[in-house]
Amino acid sequence: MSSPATAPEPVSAKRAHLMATAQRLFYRDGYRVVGIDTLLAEAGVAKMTLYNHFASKDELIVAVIGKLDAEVRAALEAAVATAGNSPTRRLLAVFDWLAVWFKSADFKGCGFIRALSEFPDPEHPVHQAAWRHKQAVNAMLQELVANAGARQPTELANALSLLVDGAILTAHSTGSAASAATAKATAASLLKLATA
Amino acid sequence: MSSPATAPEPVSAKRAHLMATAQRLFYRDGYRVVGIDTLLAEAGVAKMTLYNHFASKDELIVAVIGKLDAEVRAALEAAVATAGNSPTRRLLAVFDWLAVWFKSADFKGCGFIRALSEFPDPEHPVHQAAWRHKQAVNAMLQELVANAGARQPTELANALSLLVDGAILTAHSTGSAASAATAKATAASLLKLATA
DNA sequence: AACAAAATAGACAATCCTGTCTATTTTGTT
DNA sequence: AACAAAATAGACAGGATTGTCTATTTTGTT
Repeated sequence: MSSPATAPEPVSAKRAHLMATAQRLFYRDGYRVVGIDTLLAEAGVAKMTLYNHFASKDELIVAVIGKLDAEVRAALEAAVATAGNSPTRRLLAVFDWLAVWFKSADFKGCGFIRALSEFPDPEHPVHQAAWRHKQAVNAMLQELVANAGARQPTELANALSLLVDGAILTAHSTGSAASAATAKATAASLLKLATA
Repeated sequence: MSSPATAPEPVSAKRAHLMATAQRLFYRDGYRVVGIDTLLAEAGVAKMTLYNHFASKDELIVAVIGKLDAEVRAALEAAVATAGNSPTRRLLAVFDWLAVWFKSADFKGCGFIRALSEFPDPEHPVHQAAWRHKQAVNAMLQELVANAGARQPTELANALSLLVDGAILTAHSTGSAASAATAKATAASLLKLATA
């Protein structure tokens, strides 16, 4: 096997650096408010380099969201993995991970939620890319819930997804990490209820 | 008593029409993406009329969010009022109201969540105005929860707030009203747990 | 060392943005 | 009918926006 079916991607160093800078600025200030000139100046990259790698700013945003998606999922899986073998503890590790994230110095809300808000049109590629991430996280929750032996794993995972999104939103608007604890305690109650 | 301490507000018809149009366009397309020229053309109002009533676009946005806040709270209170006298039913009426909202043709997510996302800086007046609404809704939930005799009303209200925000977010990104039912069922379980 | 690919600077177009200003017309009230 | 307040059209300034183009330089590979 020489190359995978998707994205051979020569992995240009410039392209990677550009995406990393874009990710940082978009997350800090917003996708729409950060112009490409600002972005290019910060990255120290020429404009044509951007447009040789991406057809448009929107395409860059979609790529950045894909990268963020991979990173967030990897971080989540790592957090779950270090939680040991107890299915309950593995599930609740998700909420501990949230708490750590909320307390980080550069926490500025959720890049996917921001994308959904800034591109409210469900047909927009950026909106859809952000939505795919939400679906992936929901699938992870469903697996964790099923492993914990909950009766209606899909329903419970959906409920937990609401708690996760609500907690992120609240942490951002209040500047406090307390919502992680609220969500964790609620999740524990719901899991107990679904396994009792 | 001649006039209240805040906002005598001659209630100019032009001002009201401008705000109503702004509310509609901002909700549909976003606060930043809708320019004042677009807005003025849609409202059929001259630019100087806007700047005679508002110092800046940001101030207009804050005013629109204040109006939306009043409307949403009134709608919520009406929904609760029509639910009768059972404290449980009154609380769960909030989630029924969500379901109706999600199913409405022009549902495009939450204007307050969108404001928090588009103005991520917590010091920004728009961010703060949206946050005040979230606090007000949380206070309403806390009162409903307390009336239902829940043991830790503040904690439960916080958990319900997470469910509400999560449900709105999910309804927007999935285009489905199912999250209202999920949130309602979860809320019912939590309430039962807190009163048993 | 030679050659091709990638990246560069920088100008440029065309458009959109918020906000200001002026001179005129409409509106509402007495 | 008269007069003051409100609203109007429209030009304008000063920037910022995305995206294109060209001519040159750097880079990486054989």
